[in-house]
Amino acid sequence: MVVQADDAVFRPVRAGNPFEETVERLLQAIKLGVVVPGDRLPPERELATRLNVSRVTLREAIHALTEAGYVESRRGRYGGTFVNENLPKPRRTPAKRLARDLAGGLDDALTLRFVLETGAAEAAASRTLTPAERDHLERCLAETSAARLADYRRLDSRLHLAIAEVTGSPSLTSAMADVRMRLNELLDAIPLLERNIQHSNEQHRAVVDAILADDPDAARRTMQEHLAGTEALLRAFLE
Amino acid sequence: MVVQADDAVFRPVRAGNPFEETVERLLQAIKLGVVVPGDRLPPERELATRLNVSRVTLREAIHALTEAGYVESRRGRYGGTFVNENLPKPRRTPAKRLARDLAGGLDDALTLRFVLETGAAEAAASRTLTPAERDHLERCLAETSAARLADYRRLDSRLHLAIAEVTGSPSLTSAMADVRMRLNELLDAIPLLERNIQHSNEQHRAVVDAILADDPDAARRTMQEHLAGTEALLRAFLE
DNA sequence: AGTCAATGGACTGGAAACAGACCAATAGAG
DNA sequence: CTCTATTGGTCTGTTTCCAGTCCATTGACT
Repeated sequence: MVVQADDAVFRPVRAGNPFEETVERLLQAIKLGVVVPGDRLPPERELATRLNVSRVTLREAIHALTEAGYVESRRGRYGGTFVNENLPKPRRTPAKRLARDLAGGLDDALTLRFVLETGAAEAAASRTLTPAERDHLERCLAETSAARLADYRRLDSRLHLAIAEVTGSPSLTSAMADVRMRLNELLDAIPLLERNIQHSNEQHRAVVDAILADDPDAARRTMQEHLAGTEALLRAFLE
Repeated sequence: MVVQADDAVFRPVRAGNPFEETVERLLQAIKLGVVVPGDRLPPERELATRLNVSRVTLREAIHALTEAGYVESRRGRYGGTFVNENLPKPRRTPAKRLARDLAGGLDDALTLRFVLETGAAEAAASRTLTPAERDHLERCLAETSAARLADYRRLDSRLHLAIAEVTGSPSLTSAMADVRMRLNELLDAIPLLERNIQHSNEQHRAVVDAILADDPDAARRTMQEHLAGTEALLRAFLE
């Protein structure tokens, strides 16, 4: 009885070599707004330890990102590796090509995202947040609302990630970060409209309010509506 | 503005070396009931490709599992690597020790599990399943109900995994497999009682019924109740 | 002006993982 | 009974990755 479910468990142990994985992870930090332009990355020695990668490998990854224009390094005390003020613009890959590449992966990613994000909103609202956490949420919300169009995707991701953070479950946060990276690639192929942003901001407000009000049902419902919007937008553009 | 959220994105790129990861993955297949005693694993060449690991590394992993008594290999055509009929009993590690090891990881795992499993149940009920999928669910349910005590954990995991499968999202299935492995280690420290199993089987029936009836709300709700039971049990034993 | 701690940069030897080719056994097909 | 396709078992050279060490630079503090 060897079922077809073994696809999930006999999947690749690792997506690429440590070098590629490291590059991807650093890009994740930048593209999801975990580190913003001007921020300093942790020192190489510390970062290498945290990523469980040798310093050599980490340095190669940083070098690649430097060449790609994402970061810059300065030596000496109080030096470090800094995120560039002007990030490279994501190449607008033709949507149809992307859709073909991701193939059935689109439904996969959308399903997982739905489960994780609605679940995170509900879980966040089910806890009583510390003042620091409440403040953090509000701050991320404000920054997203104030974001210029070019920065919107990054700060939007940052806000959603913040919601995952206040669930207190690091694994949940990681999972959301991963699935969001997969979807952002697609979203970058779609033009961002001013009125979409306004609508999005209103929904963000509603979700955060529900979380701060400790109302799990409302949090889940508002998040669900929010996601439905993006999903419809995505599907419309990819067909 | 380097926030504390970087924990999630600067987490280890890989948990261990390819060898360890491969062992872990094969154990996952066995302990979650994806392959049952008597089953043959895919041929080494194919499995190595799917796991994205060299054949040497895969063979070392298989060798380790052979020594541990999980599998046995036979050469020649129609040979292969087979799951043993009598699997090693999981060592009953003292619960308190485990709880200390997992530390805050318990809440982490429980939160993620809750989100994934309730979400999976809902997502599964939101689709119209193919006859094959419906049959698969029923079969897993029946096998779990009929399971002897020693096999229960494996077949229970298998059923929950089957629910994830019928969402059509491989990533969701993988995520559930991972978090379940983390929790099973804890569950193994808890004695399994006959009446707990009966109750569990009734709940399984309710969840599967809701999914087959295309009733997302009921699916989520019944799954939620089911999980609450195990969670309470776990927490009671670990404190 | 001098000091010094923290940080990036560079080098070396060793271990792990890989790719690929080849060998050995086995059981069904003819 | 023989053949042969399939599968596990073995070996070799190469590449990647790692751990550890030392060097070079910088800027705040004294």
